[in-house]
Amino acid sequence: MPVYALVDANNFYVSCERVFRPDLEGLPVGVLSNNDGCFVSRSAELKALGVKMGQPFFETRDLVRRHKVHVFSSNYALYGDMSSRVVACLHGFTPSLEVYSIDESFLDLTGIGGPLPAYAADIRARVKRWTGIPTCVGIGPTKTLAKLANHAAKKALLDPSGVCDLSDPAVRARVLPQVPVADVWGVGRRNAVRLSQLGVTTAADLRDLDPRLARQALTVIGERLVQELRGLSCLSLDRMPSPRRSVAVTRSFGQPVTEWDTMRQAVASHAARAAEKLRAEGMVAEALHVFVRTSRYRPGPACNDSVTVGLQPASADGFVLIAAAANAARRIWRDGVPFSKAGVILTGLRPADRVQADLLDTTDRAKAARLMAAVDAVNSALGRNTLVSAATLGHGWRMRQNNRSPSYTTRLADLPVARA
DNA sequence: TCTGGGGTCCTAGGACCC
DNA sequence: TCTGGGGTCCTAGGACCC
Repeated sequence: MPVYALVDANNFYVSCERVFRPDLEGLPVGVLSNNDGCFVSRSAELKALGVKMGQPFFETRDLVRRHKVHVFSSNYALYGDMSSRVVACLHGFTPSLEVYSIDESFLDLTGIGGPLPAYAADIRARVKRWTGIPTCVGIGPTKTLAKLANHAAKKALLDPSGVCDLSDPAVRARVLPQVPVADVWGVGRRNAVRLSQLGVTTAADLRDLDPRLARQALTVIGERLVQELRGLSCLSLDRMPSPRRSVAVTRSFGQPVTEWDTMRQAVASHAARAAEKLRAEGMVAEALHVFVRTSRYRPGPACNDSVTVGLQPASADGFVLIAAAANAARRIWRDGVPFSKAGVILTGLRPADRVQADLLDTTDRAKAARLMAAVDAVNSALGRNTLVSAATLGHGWRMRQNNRSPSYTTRLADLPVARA
């Protein structure tokens, strides 16, 4: 029987900020989404004050002032770098590891000698010592049970050790009835409502549900969930991430955009960034999707339009994608509408070295590729956006970021200074 | 005034082909 | 009068995840 462990950082973004601000330990701290819109990470102290995941920042201004909450804009360069440090540390514990998200990894611990909880405690201790990041560890014979064990460890359902081992069916029998079905990995809000109509409200109920009924209610995912909760492993460890299928760059605007020129700059900028990501992975895209939309919350007529254009030949050329995105956006642009968000999504991705040549294409593709490589080299050496297409210039749409922390680990100028 | 961003998977339905 | 069946591929939409 396999043994999986899920190592998950505790309120990861907040923990990253605290590594460089140890004075914030024990105080309420939150990290906001792009545009300083919503809370996406909360310290235990902030959760205790009643601030919810995804709650809009503006709703909490009073509370933030009253309780002196420390609020950060998100700093993805920092979180990404801290994440790779955690993963590097975890590699010391198993050769078989799946990086599931920026703050979670599944480890295959099958065949580890000795007691698993002690091993998990070692993992927690070393990650904390080497990176400063606190974690919890859940253990189980399936990924779904390891995930659930992690949930139990975080909520201290059995004990406050930060580790929960659900290998033993007797322990599972004590924990599963305590977990609401909506907290099971893969269930979600909508499915929880459907399941409640079948009388299923806890993880234990779902485990005991007839797999055929689970399939009816939740498709094959539901049937798989039941089996995984029973200890029958259906999901294997994914060590090699499959090649990605899409690249998206979407942003809400700092303020509503009503000028075409501003929208054009935003869409060009998103397209350029998407092309960069594509080139960094050695891929090209066959299709480009652009959308523009008004705010979901603002009263008045809503507008939510999109258009997809094919790219022939498939491309990751910044200038090609900027032109395609701007043309596409022009087709759905409407004068006088207060747009709040726009995005560029690239699909039909394939390796750049396997592009179908186009006999009718007279542009010098090799030359264009050399230009892009030069742009990437300059930006890599001197910082992102050192060299950009003029089409992306203009700041009318840029997002708010009023509380951003320094890039302690990825920018020389922001290196923390130690005084002794 | 102020409400995130980037992904994946599954299914249904239509187009198309033989 | 009476008009097949099976397969693949693609897309849009809906659900989920962090």
